[in-house]
Amino acid sequence: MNKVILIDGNNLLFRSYYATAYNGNFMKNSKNFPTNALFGFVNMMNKIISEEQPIYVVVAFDKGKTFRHEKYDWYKQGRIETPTELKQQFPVAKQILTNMGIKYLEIDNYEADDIIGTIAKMVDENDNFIGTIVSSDKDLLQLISSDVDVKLLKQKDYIRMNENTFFETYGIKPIRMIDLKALEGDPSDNIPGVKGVGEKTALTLLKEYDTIENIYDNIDNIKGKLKEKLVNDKDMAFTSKEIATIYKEVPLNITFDDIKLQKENSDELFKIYDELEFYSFIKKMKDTKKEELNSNKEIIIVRDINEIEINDSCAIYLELDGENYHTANIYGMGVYNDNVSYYIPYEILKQNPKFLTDNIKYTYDLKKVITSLRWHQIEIKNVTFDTMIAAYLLNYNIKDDISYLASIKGYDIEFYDNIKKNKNIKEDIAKICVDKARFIYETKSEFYDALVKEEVLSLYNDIEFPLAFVLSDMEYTGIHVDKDVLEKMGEQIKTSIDNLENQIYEMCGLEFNISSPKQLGEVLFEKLGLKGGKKIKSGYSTNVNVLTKIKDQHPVIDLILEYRTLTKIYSTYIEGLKHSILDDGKIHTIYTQTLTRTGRLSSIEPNLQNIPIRYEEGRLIRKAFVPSENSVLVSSDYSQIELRILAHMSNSHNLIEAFNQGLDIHTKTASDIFGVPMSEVTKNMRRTAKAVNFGIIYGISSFGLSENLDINPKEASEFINKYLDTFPGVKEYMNNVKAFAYDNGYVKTLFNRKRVIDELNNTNYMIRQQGERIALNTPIQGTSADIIKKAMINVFNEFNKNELKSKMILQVHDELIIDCRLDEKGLVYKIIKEQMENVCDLNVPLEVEIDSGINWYDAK
DNA sequence: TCAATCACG
DNA sequence: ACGTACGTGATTGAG
Repeated sequence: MNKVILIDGNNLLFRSYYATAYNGNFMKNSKNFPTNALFGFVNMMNKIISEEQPIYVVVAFDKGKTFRHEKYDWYKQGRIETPTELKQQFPVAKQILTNMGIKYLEIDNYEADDIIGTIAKMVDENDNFIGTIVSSDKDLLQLISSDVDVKLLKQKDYIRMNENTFFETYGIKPIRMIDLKALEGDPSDNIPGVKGVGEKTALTLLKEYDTIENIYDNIDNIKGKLKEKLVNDKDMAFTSKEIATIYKEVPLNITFDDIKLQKENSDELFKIYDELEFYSFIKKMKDTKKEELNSNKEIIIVRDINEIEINDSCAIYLELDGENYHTANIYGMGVYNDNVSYYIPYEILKQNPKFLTDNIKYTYDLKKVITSLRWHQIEIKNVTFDTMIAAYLLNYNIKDDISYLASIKGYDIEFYDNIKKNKNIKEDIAKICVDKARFIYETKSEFYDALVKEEVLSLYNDIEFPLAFVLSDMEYTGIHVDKDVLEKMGEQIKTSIDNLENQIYEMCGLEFNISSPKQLGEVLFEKLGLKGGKKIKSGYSTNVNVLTKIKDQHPVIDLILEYRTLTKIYSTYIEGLKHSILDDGKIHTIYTQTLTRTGRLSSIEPNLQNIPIRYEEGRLIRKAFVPSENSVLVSSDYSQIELRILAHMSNSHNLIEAFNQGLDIHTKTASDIFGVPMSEVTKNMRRTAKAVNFGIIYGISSFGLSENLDINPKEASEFINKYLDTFPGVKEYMNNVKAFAYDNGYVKTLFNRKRVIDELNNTNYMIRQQGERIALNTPIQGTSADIIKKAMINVFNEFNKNELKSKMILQVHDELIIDCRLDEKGLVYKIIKEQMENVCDLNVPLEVEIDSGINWYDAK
């Protein structure tokens, strides 16, 4: 039997409003928005849901003039106007219901009673349903039937009235409630009734005559004063009966399916409660989630591979004993779906249980799972959804640890940092693992639906999800690094550093820590008395910019700069990289796929995206990066990809033309902003133009450009204006992007990657400015990221299709590095050029420059 | 743990 | 009257 709960929404709100409104003082939030009715309302809704555990619920509200009473103008007159403070709370109540997953109904010209009456009738007429009405209004008692009862709310608790209890109380049938009202009236509803007849008299009459029609048919049997009263108010009695009768033919056009209780949207509820400052409800929700999580199916710790029996798709979570999954050990795997709740220890996983390849699986951090398993010769296939990637594309704040995201969704799972500190790991790990898998399983469709709603599903399906497999393969393959090369360089550099150190001490007249900006600043600007020291929080700034400006003042500055360069190379790139070489002689970086706000990758442990190149001394480091046997390193980079994207997205005719003609874009820009023919552009003019072009991509400001070029802001401003005059399409585009960002609160790339920019709503002007620069830069940098990611997938697929032994191993934002077998070089060149240049169709050509060498240094 | 610095695109 | 370019990561010294 299916139970339907019918709730009188108006009644609930009114009674909680008046229950807590004393002398105009009532509960408000800190923004002075009244919340008293809502508080009682939410409380009551929660209570009803938990007590009744219903499958079908509907809340009815009054809307507009009441149809069934329209003939009687006086009907509403006695009612006082709804206070503004109560009116304001209605829309919020409806919002709350929607997010609770509860359907509410309001129909023009009908009251809540009528809606409830109509559905009660539906219940009566359907054998599979029973109903319970919730209200404090006795009027509704007339709807009681063999299938419908009423939970009549009292001050503190409630009385449950069904056919029997009603008869026991009143001695008449529930439907005769309308005759009772017709006689005794109802001041609160402004029903007049028969003057001088109260409940007691009315009930006596009805017990004998059943209806008022029958009373008047037999009016002569009644004697004396009572007869007189009845005769006097006969019309009133019949009118009252009509008013008191709840209308049951409201055109609702709904089925029971439409009022099924849906899953609540806890995210939104949290937000609303937070706004209303209903902290107790927030806590309660969290507690409930916690409880649900605790009421877990019993976890089975798998001791034998044959125990594993999984019939459907499932979520998995792999717990490791370290952050770096190339070197970490596996504790085990949590597996969860509606039927199973397994913890599978490493020893069992190691036997490659069938479900790893057969069943459909969902993960959090797919790349970590497949790479880590691969290091342990465990194969996994058929992963179809990854929550981490989905959450990233939906602009969730991901903190790597799944427990952060889970906590946002109301799950309370121990954080990884704490797990490691905990001494009883072995005992807790199974539960934590399964909890995580359960979170993945239970929120999977929610995330999927959000991808659809936010229009990022194709970005997810076509780029990010398949990319995880590509990145995993690149990371696992790794790159050979020659330790001897690093060590020899290291020895030389170490000597130079020692020499510099001594010279610097001597020139400054004391020994100090040159690497300490604090000490260095004091020596330079106080002891040596150099001018131009810029103050920062912790003393003087001593960065390259400052030191370069003052290097004419003292010969030691050059040595300090050299010292800086060399110590950087030594500690980060010699010692640092050496320690990252694993036993296979390779470095295996980890690409963080879900970190940057623009869609770029980043590279950690070690970072292989910032290996020196700009200055020769550092660039030599690249000689240590070498190919496999019989191979070379091939490097292929997009030329001016961001400016080309700008040309495309702004549809700027002049810029597109420049690229179509294959011009050097910086020289062309210089020619335009300095007003000289391209042949007369000097090196310095080109340098300036290059800075302007960068400025445009970064979301230019004249101050920023002036700082970068070391010119005054006015001059910088002139360059910018000249640029925008030359490329009016870019100017218009920039205005459009900013307007879009302010209107929507986010910007998007060509492939619909979205970045929310909260900075635009900041009250601080400076932060808003930063928001604007972000808005201008992100679509360009982000589209570039989209494009190379797509290209990587295509290159990867082509390599596989051609069964190449060559491997794509590195990505540096606009550049791909391939460990290329000599006998495959021709095909590799062909594939990467074709795939990278034709990955998408822009208004300008995409061009790549390819080079190769016996190490990374030479492949340029 | 944070700020400063510098490596890259 | 304000004070900056966009996006990253690793190392160091100092609190």
